[in-house]
Amino acid sequence: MLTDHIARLIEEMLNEGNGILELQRNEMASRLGCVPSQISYVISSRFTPERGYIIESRRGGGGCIRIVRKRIEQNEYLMHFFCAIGDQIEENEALAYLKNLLGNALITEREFWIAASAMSPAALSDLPPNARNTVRATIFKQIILSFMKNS
Amino acid sequence: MLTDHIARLIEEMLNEGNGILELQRNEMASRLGCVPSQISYVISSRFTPERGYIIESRRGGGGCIRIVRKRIEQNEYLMHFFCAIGDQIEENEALAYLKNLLGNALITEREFWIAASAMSPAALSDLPPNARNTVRATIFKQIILSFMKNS
DNA sequence: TGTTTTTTGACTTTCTTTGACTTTGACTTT
DNA sequence: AAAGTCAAAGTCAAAGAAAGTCAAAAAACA
Repeated sequence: MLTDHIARLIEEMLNEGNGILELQRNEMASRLGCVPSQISYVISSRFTPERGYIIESRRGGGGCIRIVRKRIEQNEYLMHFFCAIGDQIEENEALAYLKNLLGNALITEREFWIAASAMSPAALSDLPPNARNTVRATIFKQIILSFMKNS
Repeated sequence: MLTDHIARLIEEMLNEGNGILELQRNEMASRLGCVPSQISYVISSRFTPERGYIIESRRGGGGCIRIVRKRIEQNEYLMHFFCAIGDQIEENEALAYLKNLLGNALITEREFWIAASAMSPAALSDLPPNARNTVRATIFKQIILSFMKNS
């Protein structure tokens, strides 16, 4: 059945995108050789909020449909980061991680800056330089945990 | 999409100019290879008063469009908090401040938790107890600054 | 067979792009 | 000063590009 095929495809794409996916309805429909409203049907029948998906969309030129799979998948991704942080972390590395999260839409720009400022040299200036990377790592882990709890 | 690109560009220019920007519509349009009214469209659809922008313009020779991002009120409020934080702060007090900001819708719930986690005992556990309140105060001030910059 | 799910397509709504035309202001000329 | 010129920005409507809706027909299922 077409519906199942499309649903599977979307699932795969979600996997590749760490639980986040933006697609163009018309483009996808013509790629699969079906009518655009079929895509709408699949999304509205399978990717519902009750099943843990969030749907957003924009009409008009350049419009698209955005599907976000909540919780499990996202937290796995965050856990990956959590584990990647050792006992210490440099500011640059922390920023790179945050940018990754921002790029994957797991955090907002404001959240990015809040986290970045909490780990900035200015925020840790009271500490002796050799302690900063350690404290930064601890703070970062806590922040990531808060992302997970509130995802 | 052109619209988004232009909007992003304007945002950046606003950031560089501390929330104030003067641009020339025709000049910008020809630089981006679009019709001038596209610029008007972006401004009227994205940089509205509801979203906190003030638009002024002047026609005729040497005319221009002036965009001001107003964050004055909120920033004054935040500045009040900033000044209220001394050299040290207890976790409870910090949480109370944050709850106030949350209650006044200056921050989201997620943002509340991010900030709270960055200043939590767990985040500062590497530090000797007598240093925690000092570092917490410094971190908090940086976080409040980030609220101001991104309000 | 009756009910639920899928498939399709016509029509609607929203957002973007473009261009023709209007208004305004500064500067120049009479 | 008054009138004219030109260089901006403003306005508006048409065309285009998506996604949304809904109901009828078809298929699958129980």
